[in-house]
Amino acid sequence: MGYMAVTQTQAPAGTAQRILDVAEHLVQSRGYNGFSYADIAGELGVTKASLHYHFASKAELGEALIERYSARFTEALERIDSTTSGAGAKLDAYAGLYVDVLRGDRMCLCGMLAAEYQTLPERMHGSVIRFFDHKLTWLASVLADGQSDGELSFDGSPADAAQTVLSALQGAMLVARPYRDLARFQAAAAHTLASLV
Amino acid sequence: MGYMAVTQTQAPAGTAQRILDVAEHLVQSRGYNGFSYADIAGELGVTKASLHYHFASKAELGEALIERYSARFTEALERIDSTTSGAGAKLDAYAGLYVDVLRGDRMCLCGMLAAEYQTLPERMHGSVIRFFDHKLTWLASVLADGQSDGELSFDGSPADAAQTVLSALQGAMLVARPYRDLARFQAAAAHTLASLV
DNA sequence: GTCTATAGGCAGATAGAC
DNA sequence: GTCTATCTGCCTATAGAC
Repeated sequence: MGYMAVTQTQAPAGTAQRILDVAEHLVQSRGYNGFSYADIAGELGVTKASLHYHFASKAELGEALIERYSARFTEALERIDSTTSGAGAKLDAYAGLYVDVLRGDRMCLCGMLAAEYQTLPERMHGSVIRFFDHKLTWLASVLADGQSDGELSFDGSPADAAQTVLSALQGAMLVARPYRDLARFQAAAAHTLASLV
Repeated sequence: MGYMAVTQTQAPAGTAQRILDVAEHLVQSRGYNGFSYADIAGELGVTKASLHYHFASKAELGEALIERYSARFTEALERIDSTTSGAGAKLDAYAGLYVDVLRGDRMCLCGMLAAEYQTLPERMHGSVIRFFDHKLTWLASVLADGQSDGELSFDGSPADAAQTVLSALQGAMLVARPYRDLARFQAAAAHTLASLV
């Protein structure tokens, strides 16, 4: 269950979408520097040249990847806002998004790209930053609401607390993955969120 | 200042050590899949063939890198144990280790390798896991001491809290680096450690 | 221990037929 | 849109002279 829209598409996708699907999975599991057009072509049963028709360069593909992922993530946050009430419940749902990601042996797309940041094509930099900015804005807003209505209590600004939550969840995914241990992620996530109550 | 032994060597190093120095910096900033023997050779003013004399394969170099980094990290933890008293102070000193790393625009070596884990040569896997295990053991011990003498107070086991701290710090480095913003790391680190008091 | 030279493979990318 | 064919460049790694 959960909020699968962050990890999957739903419709009978066109070629460009199927390329993005495979590439997204590859980046999340192997990193941007850890896959090639040949990997995608092999998986899809087409040639590398065909991929270049849809995405002229790997950098262009990388940008499209972040754009689509961010849009899907935005939808997931809107769904949380419209179906969940209470700051604690929203934060739990947010962490649940990453549980789904980790279950597929993946890292958050932008968490992975953050690790490789210094080697990424420059045109991808802004998109990665914007992804994090958006998540931080949403978290800070949830945290501020929770603080003002007394449900949450924490030191420092909501922005600082948002940075703490985002970091903790990204780090929990990073460390849990080599161990292939979802429980590690859940323990760290629960512990972090509990510290805000 | 801080505990520079985690980020630098001190002696007039031999060739193998100088190779490791350059390679370590490259992995921490660009990742294992983001550098080549040519990068090291260029930096050192030697040929790629010469590097293969010291480290026959890139996988062997990778293993040696983790081994040396782990040993240096172990020394840093022993120095903390012998010069610092109190769980809170030890945790602060531990976070300080990573401040030094981040200052050089680097990620923790094994944090970076954790991101790339699925693409690493298999012989490097065990070394990465052992690195994290060792850090988790040390943290759990510090946390247990702090809990039993009343300095710290947290829910769950010391092992779970250790997982939370390790994850939070690795994630804080991961996210702070694209922003090139040390303050982000420090805010998240301070917030996480404060939640244990 | 370091060099020159090179092997063999894979990367991202393009031209042009269909 | 997808193909075949190919280019250029970089990668890890090795052989063998010095």
